[in-house]
Amino acid sequence: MGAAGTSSRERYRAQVCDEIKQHAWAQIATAGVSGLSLNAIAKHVGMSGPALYRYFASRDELITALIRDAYRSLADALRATFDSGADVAGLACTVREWALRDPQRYFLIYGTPVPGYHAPEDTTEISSEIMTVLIEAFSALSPAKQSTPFDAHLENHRRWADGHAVPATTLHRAISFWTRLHGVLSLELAGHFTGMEFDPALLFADEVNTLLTP
Amino acid sequence: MGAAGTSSRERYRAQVCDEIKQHAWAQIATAGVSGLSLNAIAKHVGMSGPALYRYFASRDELITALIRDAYRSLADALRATFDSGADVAGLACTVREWALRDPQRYFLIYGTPVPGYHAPEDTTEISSEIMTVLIEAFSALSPAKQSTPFDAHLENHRRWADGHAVPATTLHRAISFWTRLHGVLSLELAGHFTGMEFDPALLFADEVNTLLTP
DNA sequence: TGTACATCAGTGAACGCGCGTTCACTGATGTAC
DNA sequence: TGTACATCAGTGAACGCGCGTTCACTGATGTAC
Repeated sequence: MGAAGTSSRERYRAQVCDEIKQHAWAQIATAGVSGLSLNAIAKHVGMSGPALYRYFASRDELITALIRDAYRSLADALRATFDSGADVAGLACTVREWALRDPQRYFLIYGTPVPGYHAPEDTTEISSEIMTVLIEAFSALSPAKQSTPFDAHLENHRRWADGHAVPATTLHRAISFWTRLHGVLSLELAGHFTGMEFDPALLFADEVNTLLTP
Repeated sequence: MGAAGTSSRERYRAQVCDEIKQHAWAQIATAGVSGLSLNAIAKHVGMSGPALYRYFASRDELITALIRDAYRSLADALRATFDSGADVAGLACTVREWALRDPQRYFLIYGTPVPGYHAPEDTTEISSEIMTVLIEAFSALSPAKQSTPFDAHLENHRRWADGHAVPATTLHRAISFWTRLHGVLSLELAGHFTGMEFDPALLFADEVNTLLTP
């Protein structure tokens, strides 16, 4: 069989791998990360528990793969939205839709950190990909009128954004974009607005607007 | 012994109860909620596993008590700060210090929700106590200059704030105060700013400032 | 003050459970000549 | 095309573990007369 390219064994392997992940997500959506059980997944996939070890060396490695996939998914969604000509508001919309589609996936990345667990390096790389899209989107806007103390501070601590030839105020807006959207989304998804009968989507939209015209 | 007032048995009971909770918090700080084990706590407290059932009917009831205590602690801290004459910025400072003192306690309340678990009613009451302090603090400020679409929407959906004779813009600011602080704090505590070398405290302060002079 | 009784904190053994993971093994699929 | 061998997916039994929770019981503490 063809030495170069994907052999049928490789294709099969990738397919089963995906199937495992898919059921893992379903389980996370039902019971959270702590309720994720390899044996239970195996049963749903239709094979015995130990068989999973052909695909993931351990439970932790499965979770790591899920985290990586989640980051990848969000980064790709944002990049695609931006490349199709959307502005900052469009990106915000994408983030919101992505989060609402699968809240537990959102929380797996941005929710409570598991003490002791450290994400692998490549996830921080994907994370900075996300930041890059935001910075590019904000650099298309007219620059902020006035500077804040944090802008001044950021001017001296922007090595992490060396690749971006933008003013500190732009970095600031990208960061605030991120923290504010996260603030509304995570409280909404966690149900902290229940009892207040306003529409979280409108609050979200309003937060985005304040970032567009500061 | 004195029929009215706390008997020595009651005092002892309350003391052991506190000791259990204290070790529970230590365990949560180390391994998160999912790592909380009744047997392990019992061992640390110095008694056998089943003895805990004299104090908490189940693991879930222990966690519920911890959640309630956490809410209570934050609400009391905010109330005390406000009553001692502090303004909105002072309240923000209190929130930040409270969160940094024990990140896992913060996340127990505002972090990833456990699917299926529903907090008891009294925690939502305490939650609205917190909201009340924020609304009172913002009502002391000069009213916002311009109104947003969300303000208009809030005007028609403010039954939850019926007890407060304040304009919708004030409610809006209290809500935004909450979501923005949470956005910065939770991302900071979860370590999502590692790699960017800026000081999260300054970003936090800046977010607070934008709320004071909109 | 002393005795009889009720209350209740804590123990130790035991329950069933599901977990992650290992191991030796079977059987099918692909590879090399 | 056919045969011999290597690769690898998946099985079933077994491991030790710690979990939450129950139960019958002991012994100390408080209460009532």
